[in-house]
Amino acid sequence: MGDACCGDHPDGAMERARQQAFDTMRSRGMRVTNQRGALLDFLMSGHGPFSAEEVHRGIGGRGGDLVTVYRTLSAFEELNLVRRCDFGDGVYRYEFNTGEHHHHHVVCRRCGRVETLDFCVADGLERIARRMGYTDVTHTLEVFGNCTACGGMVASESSS
Amino acid sequence: MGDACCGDHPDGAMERARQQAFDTMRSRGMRVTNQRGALLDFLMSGHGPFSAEEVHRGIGGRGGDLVTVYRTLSAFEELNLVRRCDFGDGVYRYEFNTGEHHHHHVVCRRCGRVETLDFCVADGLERIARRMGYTDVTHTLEVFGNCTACGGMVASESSS
DNA sequence: ATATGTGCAAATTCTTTGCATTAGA
DNA sequence: TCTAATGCAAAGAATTTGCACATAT
Repeated sequence: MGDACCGDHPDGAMERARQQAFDTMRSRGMRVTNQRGALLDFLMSGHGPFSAEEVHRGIGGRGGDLVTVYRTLSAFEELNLVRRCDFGDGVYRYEFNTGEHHHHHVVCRRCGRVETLDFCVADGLERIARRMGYTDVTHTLEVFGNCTACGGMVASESSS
Repeated sequence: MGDACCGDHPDGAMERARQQAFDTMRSRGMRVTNQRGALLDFLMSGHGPFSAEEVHRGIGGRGGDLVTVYRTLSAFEELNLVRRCDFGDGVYRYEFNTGEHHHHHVVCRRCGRVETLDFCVADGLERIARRMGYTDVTHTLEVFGNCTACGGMVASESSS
């Protein structure tokens, strides 16, 4: 609800990013609607990747129908405004693309908690793929484990 | 159709792996059925990750119903006989787990061609996740690009 | 003004589940 | 024999599509 997600952004940075996103949208012939604005706000001020369902619940009516959320997220991804994450559970999740350093996540298998790994080691692989003749190379990388809170319960699965 | 996928395995290695897989199955109370045998053969002798659909079409009736294929692939994954890959297109794919070095893939966005990257760079990330307190750490990593055959056509999408 | 976006309903796609029948161990 | 596996049909979940109506530019 504040200016930026963790208070760790310079003042007004979010508003600037917001306007920049709008410009990107307009420059591609895409219209800036209330629903899209609300969705962008939600992603920019919230934490971690969200599923379409979560976004929809999160912003309620302001973000429009669930179908609109799906469409908007896809459109945003094409504009590189968001990045799609795939935790391998059959649900796609999206997070605002800050444009800053590429990063990845550690996802707890049990509670679903997501933490950010602030750097990436896959550049080497991308370079090799390029050397193999591939162009426009990208990658997906997610790390999974059991977090400290959940890890202790390994042997007593049923204690909940 | 030969003994092993590329002729690069020592003689009889595939048969040994096959028996070993059967042992694993039996040791877990799982039965060795014709369908499961056929499915295993298909994965062991074929290239690259296959979707359930592809496996099913590939082995025809011998592998049983598509539902059986799904069930068998899941079961095999649990036994670590196969590894599940996720190319982010909403379809899971499976490949036989040779038990050899961990590897990853480069997938062509256009033609779907899959090549193997015979090593992995994510150990660093896994180590960090462990240091963050996560246990049982794993990861997924896939590289995407446009292959040489497809890459040249970037500007003339419609030429096919 | 008009092309683009939205909402609703319905369709698609991939995967899973229920249950009677079949077949390994 | 007796439990686990299979096949069929049907359900479920996530996402996409079609189309009349609403709305940014």
